[in-house]
Amino acid sequence: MGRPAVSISSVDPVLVEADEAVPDDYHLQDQIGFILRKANQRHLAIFAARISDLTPPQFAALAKLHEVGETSQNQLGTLIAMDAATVKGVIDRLKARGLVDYGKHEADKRLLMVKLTADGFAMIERLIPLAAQITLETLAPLTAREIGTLMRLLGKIA
Amino acid sequence: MGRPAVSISSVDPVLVEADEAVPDDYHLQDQIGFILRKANQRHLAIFAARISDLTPPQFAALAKLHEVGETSQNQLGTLIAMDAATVKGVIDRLKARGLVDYGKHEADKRLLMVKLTADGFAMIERLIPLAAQITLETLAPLTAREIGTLMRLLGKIA
DNA sequence: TCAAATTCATTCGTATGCAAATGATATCAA
DNA sequence: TTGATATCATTTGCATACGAATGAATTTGA
Repeated sequence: MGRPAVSISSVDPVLVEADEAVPDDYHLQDQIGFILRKANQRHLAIFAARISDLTPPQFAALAKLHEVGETSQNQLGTLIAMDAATVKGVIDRLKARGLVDYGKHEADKRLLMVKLTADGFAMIERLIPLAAQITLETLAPLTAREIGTLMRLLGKIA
Repeated sequence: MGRPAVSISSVDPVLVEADEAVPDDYHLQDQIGFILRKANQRHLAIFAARISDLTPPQFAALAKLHEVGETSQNQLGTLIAMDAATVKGVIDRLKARGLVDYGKHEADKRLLMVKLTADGFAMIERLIPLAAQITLETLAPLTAREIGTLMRLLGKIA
């Protein structure tokens, strides 16, 4: 809609100049934000197909607790890039399912210390191999060399 | 937690072997899903800093309507990679703000045809240059060559 | 032609995701 | 020591996201 589909060469250069505020070359499909969102969507679909037990954020929380042991809810949020309000919801749902447990820190009563339960530990140990497969499947369209490149470049803008 | 932080060389090889179900080398930070999520987070933060008027999904809807003109709500969802339930919410909020308008298709009464209002048209024409800047800022850590590579590889897994 | 299958939109329920405000606790600094 | 500042967790409000179920309208195929 924005404008008729004409080639630059067929248009008066002065008019092209005057219209530059809305470039012809802005297409949603070519924007990094849109492509990131689509790549993420595909990854989430692969995740859901292989792990129906947990959502990706829930998996991330359990995996990180498995990695670092008991931590404060806030610190956990920092480690998995989740803000305080979001991590609270995730942890509460995991607690409701008996996968994590938490309690106040004795010395610093501001801290809510979170840890895996035995069930949570068993669950994450079972799921980590599946998660590794999810990573592989997500990257399956790429060669080993391309995977390295993509991870390196994505890391730069993350 | 999962296991003590010891170097492989200090561990009985047989024990290492027996423990392979939960590889030492699974780290959330290195998974494509986690990196994609973080890259997306950074992009969204840049977007919010430059465009406070609209959310990214709202912008996407207006930008696509600007590109293709009047379309059905469902078709719009396909074009911007949004499912029917989600796009409905986005369009309803845009309609409430007078940026889009919609009505039943005369021939095919299943279709809800959506289009920009004059206000919506003016708004998106004003914002598209800002969106182009957002794209640039998101990609600022990369060279021109790296940008091309990243877009190509991301496109493969999107 | 007409019953079955499809398509489109809507609604419901659940789960992020984040800004902003609030209260409790801890730390810092004069 | 104590008032200002900072940190942590919680709550609220709004906006995606998406699976699943539902109803209306259209298309298809025997």
